[in-house]
Amino acid sequence: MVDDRKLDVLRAIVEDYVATEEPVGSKALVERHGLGVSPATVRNDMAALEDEGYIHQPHTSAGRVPTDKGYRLFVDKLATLKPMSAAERRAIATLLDGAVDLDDVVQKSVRLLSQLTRQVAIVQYPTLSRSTVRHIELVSLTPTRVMVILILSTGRVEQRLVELDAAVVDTDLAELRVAVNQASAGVQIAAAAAALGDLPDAVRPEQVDSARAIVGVLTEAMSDHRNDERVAVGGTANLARYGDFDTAVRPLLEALEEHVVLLKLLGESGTDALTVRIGHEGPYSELAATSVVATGYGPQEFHLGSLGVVGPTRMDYPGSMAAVRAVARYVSRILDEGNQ
Amino acid sequence: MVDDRKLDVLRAIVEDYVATEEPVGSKALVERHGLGVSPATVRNDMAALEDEGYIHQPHTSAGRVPTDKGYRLFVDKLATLKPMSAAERRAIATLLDGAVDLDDVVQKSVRLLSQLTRQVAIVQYPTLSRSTVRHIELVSLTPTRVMVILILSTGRVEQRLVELDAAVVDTDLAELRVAVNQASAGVQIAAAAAALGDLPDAVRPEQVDSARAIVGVLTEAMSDHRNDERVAVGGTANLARYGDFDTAVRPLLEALEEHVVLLKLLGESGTDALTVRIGHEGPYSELAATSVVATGYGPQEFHLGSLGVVGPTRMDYPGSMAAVRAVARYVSRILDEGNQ
DNA sequence: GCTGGCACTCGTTTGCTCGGAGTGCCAACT
DNA sequence: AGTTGGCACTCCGAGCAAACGAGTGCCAGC
Repeated sequence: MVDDRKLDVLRAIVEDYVATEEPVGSKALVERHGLGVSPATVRNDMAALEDEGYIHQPHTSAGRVPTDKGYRLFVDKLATLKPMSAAERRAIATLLDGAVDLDDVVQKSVRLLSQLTRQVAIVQYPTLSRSTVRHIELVSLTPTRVMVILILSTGRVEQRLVELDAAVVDTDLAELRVAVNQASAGVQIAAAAAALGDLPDAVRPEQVDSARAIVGVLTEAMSDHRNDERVAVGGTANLARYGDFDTAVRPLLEALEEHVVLLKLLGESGTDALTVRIGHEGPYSELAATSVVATGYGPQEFHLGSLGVVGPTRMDYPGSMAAVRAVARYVSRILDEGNQ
Repeated sequence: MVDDRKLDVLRAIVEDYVATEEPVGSKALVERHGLGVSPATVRNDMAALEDEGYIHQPHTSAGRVPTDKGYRLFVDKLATLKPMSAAERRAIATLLDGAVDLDDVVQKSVRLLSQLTRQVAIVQYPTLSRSTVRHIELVSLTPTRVMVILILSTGRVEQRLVELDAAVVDTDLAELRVAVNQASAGVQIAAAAAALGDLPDAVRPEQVDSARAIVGVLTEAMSDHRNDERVAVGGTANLARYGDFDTAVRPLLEALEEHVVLLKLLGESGTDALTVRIGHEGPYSELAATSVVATGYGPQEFHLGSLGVVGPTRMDYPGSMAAVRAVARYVSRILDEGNQ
């Protein structure tokens, strides 16, 4: 039985608790929000809410605190995304429009997100695996040394140095350049790696060795998932505002060091929807006191990576959700533009 | 008047305090270190050390704690660098030898340094300004779109996209490629930027416009000191072991967000010497409770950047100094190798 | 079904005592 | 002159009890 007023009470409890960080009692609730009923009535509702597991009493004579289940209901049913102010929108737009390359976009997004939400922000670098090859460049540094440069559609550039057993002349290198580009330009990276694998069989005999070496590092670079695991973190200083150090801050600090953990937190689910994971719902029991608000980004439903914020379960969900969504949209747009 | 035994006492106080985090009294001192004198004698020495400002008493009936001045004396006169264990040396060597590119070297160094010292580690990316141009590549993506790739001696790769007003044919682009490389390959970046500036005057008239555009982004990329300000930070979780949150952890967390501050902490002095900055000696009064152990790195006295660790003034100086120096040496070696 | 009243609970704050670690000083010893 | 044992003194912090008060649950009345 969850009638409207009880939902109002729950919303009020969440909002007050988020604001004050202290268990909220019936009297304060009625005063701060114009509930139009007496404290006693609210107390009855609170007792019911507690029975149903939405709120919890730290000890007998204390106010109530939302449970994870309570936050969940709040997020699902009660929260309306706080619209970004015009100033905030402008800040996002001007900052991100000024980014010069991929690294810059990621760095600026992290900074932005942490400042908007006053929380720890996490931005995953666009995954290699979903992007396409834009261009491959072969640069001969010395006769036996070739620098291989792989330019991807997301703007990511990978370079590798290859030592060849025999010298290769520039015209041969030019031929190879054309060949590798024909095989892979515009193709998704996994397919490109496969196509390149067959390439050494198709070139002139005297080029086979160098082709093999070059294709080797290329496919290696393409299947190198190191970048899939790269994330940028920012706003750690916001942890300082957390109340409880040992249960909240320390485990989170440790998690932030482990990028694999962070990726799991962001949820590589591949979906672009805005997701909220509250406390124990997450995969790590040490992080039972923290929530994650995350979403995927990428042009038009094309998932390139995820970004989000991590904070205490007691956090401003509407604000965080709005900020995460807004930043994700801008990042998607920017990446799309650079890609035309 | 600083005789030998008083120095011994100071050393013992520093070592004990670093180990226990608690003010150390005369009795415990005599017991733990074989000083060969009675507590009363030590007390006299301690009184003298306190008069001279090397140690300090939190309150009348407490033990002594080293002052910044005391740590300074300890570092200058009393500390001998803890030699790295064979296992540690091996760990450094194998980890860094496995690095595939510049980013990787920096990331791994940070991780290494923070693990070795159990402290917050900071590694500055090699500055652009001191490096030389290894190669410039021009890739035509569409007839009016050229990707400019700048490869530096440190392994750093910068890319920029240029929109041209008029289409440029591949042969012209090849000519330009040769021209820009002739002007700048092997040249220090500042000089290269200057040399490139004169280039548009020297090309064929129909190329002037595209040359100007390309040279424009190149010089911009070369004089872009954004990378001079890039630093990697790791081991933040080690902050969790700090005692006092508000005076020690919070300001440091805030400082870690501000890369400019970090660079100042590392000290861009340009010297490659191992420097230790203790508490108030640093430029920020908020960081009076933290010390910095840093050094420059780069092949043979050629300063490319700095790296170091930040921790509480009460830290293991000998260990940190040894680790910082060892990592700096390895990083220098790696960068030198990649440069041949 | 809402409300005011009331007894009750229990964590927090405050004030207090008391033990002990550590000191400074002094007189005696080497 | 430097070192030592002895001793009175200081003061922090642990431990405990009492007072406080915010908040509750329940009940009778509207």
